[in-house]
Amino acid sequence: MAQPKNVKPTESELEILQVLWSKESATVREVHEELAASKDVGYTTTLKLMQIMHDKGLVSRDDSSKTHIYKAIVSREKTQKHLLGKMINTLFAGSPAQLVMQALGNHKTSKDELNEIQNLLNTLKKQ
Amino acid sequence: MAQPKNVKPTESELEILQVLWSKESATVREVHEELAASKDVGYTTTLKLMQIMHDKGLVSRDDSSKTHIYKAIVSREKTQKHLLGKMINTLFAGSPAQLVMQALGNHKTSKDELNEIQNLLNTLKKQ
DNA sequence: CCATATTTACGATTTAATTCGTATAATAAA
DNA sequence: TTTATTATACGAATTAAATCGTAAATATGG
Repeated sequence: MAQPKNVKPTESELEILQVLWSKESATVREVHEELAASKDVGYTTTLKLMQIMHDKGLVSRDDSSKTHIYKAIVSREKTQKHLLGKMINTLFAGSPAQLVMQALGNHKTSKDELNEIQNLLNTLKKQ
Repeated sequence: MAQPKNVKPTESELEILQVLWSKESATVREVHEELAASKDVGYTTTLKLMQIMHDKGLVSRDDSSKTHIYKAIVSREKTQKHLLGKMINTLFAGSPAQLVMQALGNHKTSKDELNEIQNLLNTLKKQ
C-alpha cells in the first residue's frame, strides 16, 4: 500500500504514532523504550506493529542500514481531524459545539490557551 | 456484572447507546430499525450485541414480558467525558485547548453555538 | 386450534488486533 | 575470529469484536 487513504489507526498504532510525531523519526528500539516506560510490552510486539503499520502505509521506513528508521506518514493533524469528526458524530450527535463545551468544562485550561481559543472564536464570529 | 466501572463501549456498542440515549428506552427491534436505516446489519446481530451489553452492565433489561425493554445504564455524559479525556491524551498531547481549536477550526458551528461557547469562555476566564 | 410471525438464546464462524517465540542475519566486542 | 548483542522476519497463538444461522419459546391472526 502506498498512500494513506483511510486514516484509521488502531489504539496501539496511535501510541506508536504519538512517539513518531514527537520525534520526527525513530527506530523500533527508540519507540519501544518510550512505550515500555508506561506499559508492559515486548520488543518484538512493537517491532511487529511497526512492520504492520509500514504495510498499511501509516509509516515510512528507511532500511538502508540494518537498523531501520521510521517516520510517520499520516500527519498528526489529519489523524486528529478524522478521529475528532468521527467522535463528534458518534458521541456528540454531530455537534462540535457540544464537544467543545464538554472539553472546556471538564479539563483544566490555562489563561494563554483560553486566549487562543478566544482569538479563534472572534475570527469565527466575524464570518 | 452489576455496575459499570470501565466505560469503554466498542464502536458498535456506541451506535446502540446512541439510540438508547435518544429514546430513553427501546426494544431490540426499535434499536435495530434505526441501525439498519444507515447500515447493513442483521437483526440477530443487534440482538446479540445488546445481550452482550447487558452482560457487561452497559444496559439494563426489563424482561417481564416476552419483548425485552432496554435502557442505557452508562450516561451519555460520562461516556463522553471518558472518551474525550482519552482522546485528549492519546491524540492531543494532553491539551484540551488543542482539541477545541481543531474542533472549532474544522467544523461548522452556528452563531448560537459560538455564543454559548463564548459564555462558557467568559466564565472560565474570570476564574 | 392451527399457522404464521416475532422474539430470545445460543453456538459457531469470521475478521481484526495484539502478543510473542524462534530463527536468522548483521554488527560489535572480546 | 569467536562470542555476545541487537536487529529483522515470520509464523502462530490469543483475545476480542462482529456477524449470523438455527432452534426453541411465545405471541398473534385467522
